[in-house]
Amino acid sequence: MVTAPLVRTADADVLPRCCPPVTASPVVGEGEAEEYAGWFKTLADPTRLRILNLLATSDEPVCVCDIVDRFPLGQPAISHHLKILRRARFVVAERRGTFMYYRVNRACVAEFPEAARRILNA
Amino acid sequence: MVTAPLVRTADADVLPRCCPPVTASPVVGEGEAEEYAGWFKTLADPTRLRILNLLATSDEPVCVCDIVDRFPLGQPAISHHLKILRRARFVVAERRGTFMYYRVNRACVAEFPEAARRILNA
DNA sequence: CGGATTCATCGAAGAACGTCAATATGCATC
DNA sequence: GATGCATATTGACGTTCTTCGATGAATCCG
Repeated sequence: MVTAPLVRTADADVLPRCCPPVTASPVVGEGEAEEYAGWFKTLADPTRLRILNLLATSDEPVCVCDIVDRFPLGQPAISHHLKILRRARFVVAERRGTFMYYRVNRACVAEFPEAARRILNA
Repeated sequence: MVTAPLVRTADADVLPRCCPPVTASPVVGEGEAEEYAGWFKTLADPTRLRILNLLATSDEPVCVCDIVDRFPLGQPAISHHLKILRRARFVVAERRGTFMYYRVNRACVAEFPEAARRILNA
C-alpha cells in the first residue's frame, strides 16, 4: 500500500499525494524559452561578450581589423563570432570601401536587460 | 611599399595606418568576461530558463517532482539542470524529509539584469 | 588588368554540452 | 536492519560549439 508522504509546504498538513499544483503559473512558455535561450546563448562566450562590450562602449563604429587586433584569435574566429552577434541582431554591419564597420544595435541591446528582468521576475 | 588605405572614420583624413585606436576602452576585461559568460551560459538552455522562470514566479519553494512533471525530460536531466542553476547561485536548495525544495536566489537574480545592462552599456 | 588588402566562408579537429539508462545515496517507514 | 521512495551521480552517446587553416569574394590602387 502507498503511504502518505511528508508534508510538502511549511505549514500544510500531511498530504496524500506527491505533487500539489504550484501556486503561480510560469510566464515563459516553450516558444519564448527557445527564443530567449538563443539570446543568452549568443552571449554565452567570453569572446563574444568582450566584442559586444567593445562595440557598446565605442562611440564610433569599429572595423573588423580593430577587433582582431584586440583578441588572441584568428580573423576567421572573430568573423564567426561577429556573424553570430549579427544573426541575433545585437550588432549591425556597414561597409565602407574595403572595410566592414560594426556597431551595436541600440534598440536590441536596450531591450535585453528588460527581457531578462521579466524572465527572472526580478 | 605599403600604401595608405581608405579613411577609417566618416570625417577623418586618409590615415597611414590600418587601425587607429578605438575611442572608448572596453569595460569588461578577460576575467569578468569569463565570469559573465558563465552566467549567460547557465541561462542558454530552454529547459533551464523555464525551470528558473517557474521558480521565480512561484511564491513557495518547488520540489523536484513538481518540476519533473512539467517537462518531457527524465528526472536525471532535471536534476542535472538544477545542479547547474545551483552552481551559478541562481537557485538554492533546501531539504524537507525525503523531498528537495528549490527556490530562486533573489539577490543573484536581481543582480543579473543590472550586470547585463552594464556589459551592454544600455 | 594585376596585385594587394579586408573580410567571409568552408572543412576539419577537438572540446563542451544535453540526454538517457543505470546506479548510488539519503531519508522515512515498517 | 530491510524496504520503499525521492533525488543525485555516473558513464556513454550523439550533437553542437569553438577554433584554425585554406580558400573565395569584394574592393581599391598602380
